[in-house]
Amino acid sequence: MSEEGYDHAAVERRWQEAWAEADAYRTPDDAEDPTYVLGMFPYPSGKLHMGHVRNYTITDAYARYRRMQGDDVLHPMGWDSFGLPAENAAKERDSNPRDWTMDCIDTMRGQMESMGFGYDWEREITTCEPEYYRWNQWLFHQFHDEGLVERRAAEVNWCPSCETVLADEQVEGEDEHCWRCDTLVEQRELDQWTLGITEYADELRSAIDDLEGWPDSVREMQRNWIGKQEGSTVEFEVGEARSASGSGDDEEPRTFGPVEAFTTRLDTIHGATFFALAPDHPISEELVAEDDEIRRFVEEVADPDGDEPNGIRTDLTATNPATGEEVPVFVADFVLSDVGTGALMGVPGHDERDHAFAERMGVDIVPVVAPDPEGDADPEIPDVSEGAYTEDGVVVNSGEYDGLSSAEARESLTADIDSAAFHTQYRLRDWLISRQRYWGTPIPVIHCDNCGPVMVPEEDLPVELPEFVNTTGNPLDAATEWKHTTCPDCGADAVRETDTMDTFVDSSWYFLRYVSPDLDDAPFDVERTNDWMPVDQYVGGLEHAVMHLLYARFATKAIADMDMLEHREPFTNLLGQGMVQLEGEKMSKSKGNTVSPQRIVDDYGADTARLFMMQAARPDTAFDWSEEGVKSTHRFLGRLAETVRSFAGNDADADGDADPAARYVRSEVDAAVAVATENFDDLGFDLATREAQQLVGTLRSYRAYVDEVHAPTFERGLEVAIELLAPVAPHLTEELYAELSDDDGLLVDAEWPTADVDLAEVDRRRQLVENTREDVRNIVDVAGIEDPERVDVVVAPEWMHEALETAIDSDAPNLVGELMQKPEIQRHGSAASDYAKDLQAEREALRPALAPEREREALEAAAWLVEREFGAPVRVLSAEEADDAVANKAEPGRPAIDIAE
RNA sequence: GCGAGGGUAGCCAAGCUCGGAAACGGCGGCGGACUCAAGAUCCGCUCCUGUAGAGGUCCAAGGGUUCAAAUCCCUUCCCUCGCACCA
Repeated sequence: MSEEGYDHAAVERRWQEAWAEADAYRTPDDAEDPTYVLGMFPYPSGKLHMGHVRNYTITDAYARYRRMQGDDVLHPMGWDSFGLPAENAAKERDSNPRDWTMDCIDTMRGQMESMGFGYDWEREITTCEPEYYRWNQWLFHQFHDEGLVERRAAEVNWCPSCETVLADEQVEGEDEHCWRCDTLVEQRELDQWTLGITEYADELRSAIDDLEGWPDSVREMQRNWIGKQEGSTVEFEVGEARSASGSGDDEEPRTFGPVEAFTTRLDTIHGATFFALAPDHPISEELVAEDDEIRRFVEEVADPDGDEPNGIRTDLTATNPATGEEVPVFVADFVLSDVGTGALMGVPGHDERDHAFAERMGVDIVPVVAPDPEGDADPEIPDVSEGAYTEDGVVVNSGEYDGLSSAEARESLTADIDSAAFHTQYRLRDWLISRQRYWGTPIPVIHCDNCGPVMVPEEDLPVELPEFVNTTGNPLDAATEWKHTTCPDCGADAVRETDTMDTFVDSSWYFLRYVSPDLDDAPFDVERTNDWMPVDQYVGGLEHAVMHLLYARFATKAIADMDMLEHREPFTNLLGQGMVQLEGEKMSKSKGNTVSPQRIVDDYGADTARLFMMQAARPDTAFDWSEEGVKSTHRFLGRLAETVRSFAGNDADADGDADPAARYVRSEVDAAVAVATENFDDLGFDLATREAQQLVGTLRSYRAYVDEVHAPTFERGLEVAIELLAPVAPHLTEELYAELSDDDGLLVDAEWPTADVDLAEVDRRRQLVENTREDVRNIVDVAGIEDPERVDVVVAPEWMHEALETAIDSDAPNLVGELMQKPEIQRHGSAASDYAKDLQAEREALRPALAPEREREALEAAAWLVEREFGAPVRVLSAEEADDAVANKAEPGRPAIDIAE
């Protein structure tokens, strides 16, 4: 530890205790619409990692900032504590998921406390406890009553490693692997429970437009996932060809009746020259049973994942309802039973894939849409022999529809064809929530031979998990005593549902539970929740861009429709925090490139870790962990401590003058407040903290320059620096606040500083000072001045400021003329007309300068910086006080400089 | 293929919403002050040239709009993410 350091361990422990003692983060139940700041609650995996630290530092800093701004703040934390890893860990250790989970929670809660995260722990929720998950069951009940719960036999995604099914959202990549363990997912046919998220597909999609506080990427991903498509359904009569009674017997040709297809391009129906069925379409299955060739195709050739569109021609034909023609029917592997209706009309002229298929199968390719012609020319029928024309255009070869635009044709055809109807289709599937695992919320259903599946009555909830049994398969199946029960309806022997709920059910509404975590007759207090929701600022990783965030939106809407909530969206502003990387790579255990937060806290303290992370980059971008950067941040905190302590110790009775240098410090203090506040408001912690750090640098430079600081100025500067850093580095600032301030209160409760300055003015002032200093350096350097004896800085005369102002406001065509009409300008003769010409030349680029007296003040206040640097006295002069030869070079915003050697 | 977001000096990274000064900050490098010395701290420099504050070239590449472009528009290339035989 260097001399400038401080005992972070002692400081941090002291204030963590003080905050706990003072209940500093408690949000009372009677708070009125507190600012709700929330980080996605963690899965208790054992230890906090850097991603957690970044996530929760962001919410904590923002919550602290809002609190200092005078808001009531709700900033809770909990545990997303059901899930497979606990089960696996329990098996490995021959323990049980509950004990393992609770241990992890204790560890992580301790680590969060040591990071100084200010949570209202009285609102802590733990989803694996019956007090929480009973409300999952209760909500399942309500969803059921609303008709949003279904049990259906479904082809489902099965992860052989996790031994459970997965929702579509949990299957990733082209190879379809499990989101959790990367194992390739298989298909199985199982009876499963689903929630009716598709009923909300339209609203979930359209409401995205209004989520202006969300990142575009997430909004777009959700739109993609929901996958809305507008088109028409249309029926084709399918049967054995009328003309195909080759054997000469008199049997009537077999018919399969109308088969529905979905298309977005009904305008191309006159070009539909084939019809295709999915291999598992009911008709295909019938054909498989009776035709070996088709069976061989379906079982051996069909490859839905391959690049080639494969198919086999059947003896059937389909009647194109627009043309009345019979077109061949294929079973084809690119037709998917879960897309559209599992059957499609093939239009090779206008669809790439249909085109490729038609070429392979020797089907006719007929163009029926032509590009929009220029002007009144006739449409030119495109050549589709080599490739499809896939754009909209004008309809041709389509009888009475010729000449219509694609859009008009879709309208007319949908109206005219009896079996056609407009239809909107979504890619979104119902949410499959059954999991064949132990460590989750038991689905509150009893299966009775007489009554079928029966809901467990509300008064019998919760259905609690039985003791864990270490077994291969589903432990709930092995819990025979728990499993066997009686039917709530008829009293007969019955068995419990042994599936548990997807853990995303837990997290789809947990933000509501924080409002009233202990309520035992409802999941949440309706009235208070209406006041407190929605979450004002939600922060988390974007791996949940679709899953959690979509489920939460759905749950919110569904609950709103049960008249329990007046809000239809849960999260007003969403921030997706960026990754913490090491040398450009994502930290991960498997790569072994992790940095342990615990070690950083031990070595440097929580404040250093927090400040380093916040200052390194904007919160939504990835950044590289750098030990050098951490050290530099740690040294900064040491300097801050030293600066405050030496002032509180000795300098407090300093009686330095309120001289121009002190004035400079004061204006920098105000500037820091204005800039940092603006940045905190929109989560720009990087810029806000840099501003505060820069202020500390200014204070130190000032202290080093003057013999004695102007105590009131310096004290205010220190106080402001401490306050601006308080949200990010709460412990040390709290300690220093106590040492500096007479206030007995805590810094967490202190008021955010204010400053009456205009940001544009701040910019102008800083620019002026910086440019002037640079100019002096330039001159000294370029002119090779060894040892300057005196530096004169001459400000422009008042009339020039006037001229500039006039020029900026003026829209007169002849600016020189207008300026020279003003006597107070004109009387400066050729100097005036020269300047007027300059202004004219640059008139579009003119920008306002500080007012003349403000300019002079700013330069006088900053003169010490130049004196310090060059060891020469600096005079700030008015134009009148200076030599004309020098003064003539001055312009507003750019003083003349004269250096004597 | 479709969609979204990006490409800024040696590296990381602001700025782009609202066009107006080679473009914040950090790291690294160089010089200086302090010091016996090192560390820490402080002051500068860090695209090229420079004779008093200048000139040149610059924000992936190329074009355009504008008095003025890192910022707005178009095209191309590259990166990241999401979706994808989607009917």
